[in-house]
Amino acid sequence: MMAVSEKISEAELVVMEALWQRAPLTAADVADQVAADRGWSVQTVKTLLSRLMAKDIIAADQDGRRFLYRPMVVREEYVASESGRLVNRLFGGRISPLVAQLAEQDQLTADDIAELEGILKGLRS
Amino acid sequence: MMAVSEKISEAELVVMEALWQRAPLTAADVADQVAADRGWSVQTVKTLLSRLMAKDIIAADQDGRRFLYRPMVVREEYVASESGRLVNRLFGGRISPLVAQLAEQDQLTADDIAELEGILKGLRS
DNA sequence: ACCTATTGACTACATCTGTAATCAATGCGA
DNA sequence: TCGCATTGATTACAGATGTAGTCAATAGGT
Repeated sequence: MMAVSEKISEAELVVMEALWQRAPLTAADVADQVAADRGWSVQTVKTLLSRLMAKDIIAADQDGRRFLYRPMVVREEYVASESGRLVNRLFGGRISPLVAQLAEQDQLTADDIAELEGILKGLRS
Repeated sequence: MMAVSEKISEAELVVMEALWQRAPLTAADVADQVAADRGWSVQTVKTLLSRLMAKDIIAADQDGRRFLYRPMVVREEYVASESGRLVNRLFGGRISPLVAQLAEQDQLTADDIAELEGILKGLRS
């Protein structure tokens, strides 16, 4: 149940998003996936994959001469831990100020508000 | 109105929190403030202050032989930008999944829920 | 049976970050 | 007045990060 222990850097996260979206992928596949986003060479992608392997955040299965890479942590787990970290760092662990904050930035659409109310209604039950 | 342009590192943020809490402060004051949190030497704090100066995130006014440091960005501004970044990076810019996420982690107390409902009520008006 | 393109492994290197040490000037206490 | 403590400035240095280049093996096309 070991959570996301090692830090995932910004660049590494781009690779993770590709793998979370579809896996397993070869290094070349990942490079293609992220080509639009960043203009990385396949070498760069391979370095990032190596580092993610070293951190046990992804794993690889040999497929002939290549490797097929796949995530070892599920996205939800990572997202949960990052969200928690932010809320702790900046809001003293309270989430309502975060929402208030985003509301002030006009980051909340009417749909969001409706959805949030639904979520809250469920929680209050 | 220039927002927080340069990145604030983890260690730098500790210094910023001290300055946001009370300012202006001398380097020694900041060191005292953060001493409990981290065990940094005053030298370390000075390095962090220098780097924050270089990034124009804080400013200093000479006071005799020392400097009095003060934030150039308000905390709310920084918090807003960081929150926005997280929501964009991890939730495609939508905040309700974040709340749902934190709700699942049991990070929401009854008070939080009540407070959120209040916020939402205000928004829906 | 070769040449070439692909692939993983290793190396490179500048910048950022964390965590200071050292140095030179200077103001304050004795 | 003189030495010491304080302070800013400069330098240090290891690890993380961004972004590759190089190399050696090898599989696939001709």
